[in-house]
Amino acid sequence: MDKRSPKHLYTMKDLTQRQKEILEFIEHHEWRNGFWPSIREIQEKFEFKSTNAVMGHLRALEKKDVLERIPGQARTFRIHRPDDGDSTQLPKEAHEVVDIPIVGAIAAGYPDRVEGAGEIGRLQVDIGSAGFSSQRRSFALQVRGDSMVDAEIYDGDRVVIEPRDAHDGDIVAALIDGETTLKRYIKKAGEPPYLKAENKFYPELYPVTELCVQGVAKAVVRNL
Amino acid sequence: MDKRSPKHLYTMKDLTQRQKEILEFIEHHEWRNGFWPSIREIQEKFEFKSTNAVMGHLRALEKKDVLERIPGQARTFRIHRPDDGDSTQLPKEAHEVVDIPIVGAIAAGYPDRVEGAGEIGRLQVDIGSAGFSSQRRSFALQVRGDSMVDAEIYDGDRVVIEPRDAHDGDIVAALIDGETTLKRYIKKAGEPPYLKAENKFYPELYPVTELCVQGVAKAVVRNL
DNA sequence: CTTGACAATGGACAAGCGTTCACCTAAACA
DNA sequence: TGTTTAGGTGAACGCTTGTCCATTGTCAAG
Repeated sequence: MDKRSPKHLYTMKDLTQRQKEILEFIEHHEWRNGFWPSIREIQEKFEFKSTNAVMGHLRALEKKDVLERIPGQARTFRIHRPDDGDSTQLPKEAHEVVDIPIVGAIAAGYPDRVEGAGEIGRLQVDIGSAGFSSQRRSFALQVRGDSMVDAEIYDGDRVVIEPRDAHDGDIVAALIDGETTLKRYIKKAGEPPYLKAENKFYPELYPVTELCVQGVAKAVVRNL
Repeated sequence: MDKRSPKHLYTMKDLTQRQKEILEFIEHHEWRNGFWPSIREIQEKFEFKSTNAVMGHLRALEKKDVLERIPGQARTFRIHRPDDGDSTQLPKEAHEVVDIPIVGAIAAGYPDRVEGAGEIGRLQVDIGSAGFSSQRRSFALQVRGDSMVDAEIYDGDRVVIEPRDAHDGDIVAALIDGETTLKRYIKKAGEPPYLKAENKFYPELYPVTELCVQGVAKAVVRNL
């Protein structure tokens, strides 16, 4: 039986440990890849030997109203988040950038992206009507060290990272020795990519194979 | 559906009209529903009578490097948005990020946020890192000139301004000669305050009396 | 002891969905 | 004149994927 207390609008903390893990993986997968996982991908991640194990959890999550799916259709998740802010397995030291409503007076009027395409200042997201946030991708990263001073990025700055594939010349957040640092991503045609520090006193080049590039830096933010 | 806007936000360099429509539908679908469309859903929307019509366009879009997909897998799109390198233009997704108007110059008083008049763009920052206390009234100012290079603020950067009274040592946005510029605010006890440029080649000091201080700079944002 | 949640196995089916082949039209080259 | 590029039809083929069946086991509550 469901023992949700009736005063709770959103109860999502009565999730099982396993269910939380499933939910987090689904969210994380979307966050990283931009699309939702398939049931068999979830199965693989948790090393289930049957897809039905996943199905059970999905059914439970749907019954507990934290998930929604389109029956019969592939990779069509929808997550209802009252936002718990619990432990997400983001990269360490990363402030998650999430669930911040749009400020300003432009909240009204739902922009149809197709039509308003050229008009800047009208393209606003209406989280209210969507009811969920489809992409929580970007996050901010605190810069440590001075390996990027030649790119005018200093110790203590914050960099907005967007997880995606890096191109040549991008500044990327990479995981080196358990710590995320910024480097410039160099990829010449026909050559293996490598990472380079933007500091003349740091001539090191880091081979990319053993690294985990977590995303591309989009902007620097420094408090004054 | 008309297209009065001269330039799209995409790099629709050589995209066909039809290809633009397809791309926009895909983006729009993701934006509305939270997941990507299937090929047959695209087909339906455009009333194609063969899925192969969609396939052709997808192949074209992939070849033109605005799209990416995982072969054989359902609803696994990835859109390469050209918001990498430059731009005062912003990505169309404003998900989960604070949205602050960018103003080039402020004639007098504070920028009129309501209508977006005078806006030359919008800035998206993660709120956690910037710590804007009263984001509702904050605005971003495009930096012109190099009068603040010694404070690591460069031409083209954006500065988030919070309207409030300045204290000694604050960097402020001040109205000089009809244009808003950044200066450091100096106020010693018993002396009248004045403004100072952070550039050793700009030794000027501006008396504060005839100026209008519009707010205090709280953060610098520079796109990479 | 029974009941019911929770968790998982194993196998199988059918619909969803991406992909391909053959073939067609029209415009733009050259 | 042929060739290329963009756009489209029609019909399959087969992998992907969601779904359902029966079955096993644990654990806490009634």
